[in-house]
Amino acid sequence: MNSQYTIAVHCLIVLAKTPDHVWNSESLSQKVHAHPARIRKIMSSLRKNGLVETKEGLGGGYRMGCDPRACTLARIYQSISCEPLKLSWCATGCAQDPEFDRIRSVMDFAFTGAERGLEEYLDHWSIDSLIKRTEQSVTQEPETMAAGINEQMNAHIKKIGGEG
Amino acid sequence: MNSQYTIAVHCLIVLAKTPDHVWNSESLSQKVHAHPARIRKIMSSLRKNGLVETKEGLGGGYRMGCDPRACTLARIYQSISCEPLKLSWCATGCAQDPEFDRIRSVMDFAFTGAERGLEEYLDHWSIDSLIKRTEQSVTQEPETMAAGINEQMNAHIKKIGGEG
DNA sequence: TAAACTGTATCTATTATAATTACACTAATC
DNA sequence: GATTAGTGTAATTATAATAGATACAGTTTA
Repeated sequence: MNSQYTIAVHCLIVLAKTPDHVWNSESLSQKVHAHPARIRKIMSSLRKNGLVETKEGLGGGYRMGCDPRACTLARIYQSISCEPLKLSWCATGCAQDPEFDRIRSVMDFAFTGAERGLEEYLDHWSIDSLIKRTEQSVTQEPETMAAGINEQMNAHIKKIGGEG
Repeated sequence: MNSQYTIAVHCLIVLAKTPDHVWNSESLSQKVHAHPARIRKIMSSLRKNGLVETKEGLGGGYRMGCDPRACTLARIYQSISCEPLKLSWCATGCAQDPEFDRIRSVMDFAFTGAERGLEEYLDHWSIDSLIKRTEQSVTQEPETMAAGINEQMNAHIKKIGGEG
């Protein structure tokens, strides 16, 4: 998962924690340890998906654009469109290989399902739940959530017909 | 997902389809469209996890090392250790920022769960099930395509007045 | 002993990523 | 309306990750 994503989540946590404050890219960049222009670019993506509000001009900057409980990691994922599970096919000049294409399409199918499952998982985390967890700052057992996820995955596999 | 992974899966499909044949890195590289040295490196990882058998020396090469039904995408994933969901934290010099570290550890926690879910999902796919699926698409697609071509041909024959 | 392999390290080329710079545009304030 | 402080975005440069290429030691067969 690329750093755009972690930067986006980090910024949203900062914004959600200070609902009344407007942050500019300079101050956010110091919080998040990234370049202001990069912050602006990432925030721009989030704005297009309604996750943050931006204001140009003097005194402008960024503010939370939605309820932190509704701001799920899935929505952020979709805003950034990082596609970590997209398969890489570096092969050059395989246009004349139908067998290659067939394998490729079947694998792409399998990993489309994987990505869908990932998004369902990420839908269970929100900026709000992340903040609450940082405040607890105690590592709990991930088993309950993991178990729920596995059930989802299984349902998903049935749905798309994996190894059916 | 990096191309090491797709190359590994592709090679395993080739090996599983020809259980009695020993492939060397040169012949595999032509099938898979990658450099022989790269094939050897990837196969070496798979060997360490028991997915392929390798034999050095004259007449040596690679052969399937396990039942294709037991060769799941999860095992291949673990062999390659590509870690597509590993969070990237490009921030430099954040050693003195405890708040940053807390956010980081909570997010790492969330994505550890995501990766576990992914592996559970991939455990439902095997080299065997992938091969079966490619064979399905073989028997399906050519029929529909042939039908389409025949229609085109017939239309074309009418147009030029063949068989008149 | 020679030939045909794997295993692995190293170097180079290419690509992806991140930082930097620059500037047009916007909005508030004097 | 001029100035100031901000976003939006493109272009350029620097750096890191990835893939290809080469080389050679070690292994097995004949």
